[in-house]
Amino acid sequence: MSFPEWLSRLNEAQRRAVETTDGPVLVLAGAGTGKTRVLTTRLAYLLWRRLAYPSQLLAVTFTNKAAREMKERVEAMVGEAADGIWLGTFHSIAARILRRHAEAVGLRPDFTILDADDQLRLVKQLLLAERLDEKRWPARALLALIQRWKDRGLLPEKVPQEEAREFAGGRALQLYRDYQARLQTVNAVDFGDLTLHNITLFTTRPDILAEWQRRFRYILVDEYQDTNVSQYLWLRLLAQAHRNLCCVGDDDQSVYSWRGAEIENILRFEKDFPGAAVIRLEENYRSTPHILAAASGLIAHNRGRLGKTLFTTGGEAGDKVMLRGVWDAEEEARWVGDEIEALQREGHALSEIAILVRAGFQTREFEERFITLGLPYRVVGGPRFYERQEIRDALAYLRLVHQPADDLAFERIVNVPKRGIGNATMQALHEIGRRERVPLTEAARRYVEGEAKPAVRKTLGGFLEDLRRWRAEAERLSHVELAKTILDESGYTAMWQADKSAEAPGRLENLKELVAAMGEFENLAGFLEHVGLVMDNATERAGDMVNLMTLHAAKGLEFETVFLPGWEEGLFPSQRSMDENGVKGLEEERRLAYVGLTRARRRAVVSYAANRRIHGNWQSTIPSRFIAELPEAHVEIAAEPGLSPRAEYLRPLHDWTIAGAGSRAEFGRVGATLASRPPPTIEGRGVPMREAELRRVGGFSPGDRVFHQKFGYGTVRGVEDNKLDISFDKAGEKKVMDAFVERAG
DNA sequence: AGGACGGCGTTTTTT
DNA sequence: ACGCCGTCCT
Repeated sequence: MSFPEWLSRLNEAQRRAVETTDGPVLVLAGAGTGKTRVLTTRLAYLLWRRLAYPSQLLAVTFTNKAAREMKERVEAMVGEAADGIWLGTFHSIAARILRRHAEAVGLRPDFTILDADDQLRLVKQLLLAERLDEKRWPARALLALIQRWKDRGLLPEKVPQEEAREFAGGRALQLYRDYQARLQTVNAVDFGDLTLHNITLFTTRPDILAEWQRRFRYILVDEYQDTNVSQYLWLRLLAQAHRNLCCVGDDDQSVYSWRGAEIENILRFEKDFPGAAVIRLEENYRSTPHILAAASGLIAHNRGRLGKTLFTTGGEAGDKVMLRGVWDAEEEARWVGDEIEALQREGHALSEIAILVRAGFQTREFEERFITLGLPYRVVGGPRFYERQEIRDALAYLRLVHQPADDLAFERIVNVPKRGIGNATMQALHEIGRRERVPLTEAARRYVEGEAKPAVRKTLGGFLEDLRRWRAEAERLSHVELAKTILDESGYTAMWQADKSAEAPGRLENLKELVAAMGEFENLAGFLEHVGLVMDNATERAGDMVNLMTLHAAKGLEFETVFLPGWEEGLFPSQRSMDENGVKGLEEERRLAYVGLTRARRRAVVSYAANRRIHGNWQSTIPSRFIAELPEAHVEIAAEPGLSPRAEYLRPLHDWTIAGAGSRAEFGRVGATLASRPPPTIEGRGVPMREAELRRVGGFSPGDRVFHQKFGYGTVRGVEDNKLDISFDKAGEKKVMDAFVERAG
């Protein structure tokens, strides 16, 4: 094959990252420097140079989305060869390996992968069995503890003494043991187990380890800064023999420590893998110089970085980072909404605009405002498909048919729809199950044939008979047909059909979608593996809409314009993060701010409110220290057209800029609690809906003269339901809800 | 088996 | 302030 054109598209550093094939390589890829291009080109290059067969390449990512994107891009370069590459998430690759050697760690190959919900229910059962007070010792806390141990690669026997005594008067470790034992009996693993069992497998069976080490000649890792200790150990085992490990990441974008990510992994890389080549990707292709400089200036306040100097050769400097102080969250949303409408009028696509918030609750204010304005928006990272009740129920049916020992699935649906199986019956089943060491399905069979009362005997017996029949039918029906049969014969579909609530039709739709999705898989086992690991937000609704999401959800994305609201001490940086993790917490918050700024291609707008309601109380707030840390030369304060600057908002910022320099290390709580009522309004605001509604007499029609508290007098141009197009005398064209205007004299 | 009431927590979230 | 979850009562 001749010299491929995809190689010539790389800059010098990228090319080194691709061509340094042998030995450990750390690619420090700053934001927007072409990280994915390097990863995918490197895979293509290894194949082109015939250094490995596709099946000898392992490429791991963190999310399914990243894996999918990488696959597509490699395919574009090398075609079908991409199919043979072991490319997937840590979890899916680990699951794939584990299924081949399940027996070696005491599992059967058809083990179930539990999701968060199942895990929690399992832990609750343990606590119940131990008669521990759920209030004092919340299941969530124990589960978090266990997960953190697993993140660190710690099996029960490796848990340090002092930590073993943490929970419920020193029973943490025993509960962890119980939890693992319980998983074993139901032939299930949780997400953490996937890597952990792999590690056990590799360390107890050198022959198996050697086999996999031989197979994977080259290993590539994406987002290395997000790996946990367990994943690090797993990689190290696999890479030990040939040491062809290439990790790509950015220590400045490590924002997941709270779920076990270990920034030390990337900081320590050169020590872990002596002789490693470290290649820095520093040319940024995304943002304008001002945005880049502002972000770089901010992140420079962090200690313990590997250090990169991002630069861009792009032409014009572009706009400075815009900074805006407002009175409260409502005004913030109103102002952002106006700015977006202005951009829209200039012809900018809404889908190129994002609002990135620190915490999910902050989206509410924006949503309300956008609804009022009739501005289309989407909230990215809402509830996921698989998390829906009806989907989880349907899956539980399928799981139980596939795997009779799946007690968690049994419990979930034995009484859905209602079969008169209450607490008493379940306790009896658990009792039998424990005593005779059999799964609940089998316990139920014995119960029905023994002591069960006639009513339960009938319904529970009927359910068992159904299960038996479905298992038999699984042999001859396709898995899609089987699913239809089960949903139908179990009465599950009928249950939702009979439900007259507003959500019921949507749930039935989702069930249909689930059955349709199954068609893309070869068999039931394949499908269940998919839902166990790849259950992501598949349906990203298309359309020109403003994007609303958390900073975490925005990692890896980019937009022309990015709004960053809520830059206030306590909210961002988050007080909790600082309280719990001190300087480390603050630095992670700062990285989050860095991630936020670097999402923007052309425009970044930071805003902060002088007052915010926190847990129901109004607090006066101080602008985020991150604002003071933005280099002045690259920031400009936004003025509101037609209104005088508001000194009262700017003063706190000014004070902070002066006073803040010397007091950065202070993490004290800020903001005095005011009386619990809204702060006084600075100017007219929308009349609360209920009042306005009371005063309303009939609808409006085009030509009507109206008055709006904020926009003043105007004329109705168009009417659409309760939304009015109004041409305001001073404020121009706006879409507003009729409840916010009144008839003018 | 379902509704009312009280108490607690309230950052980020993938697999 | 509010919502969710768990318990208790009917």
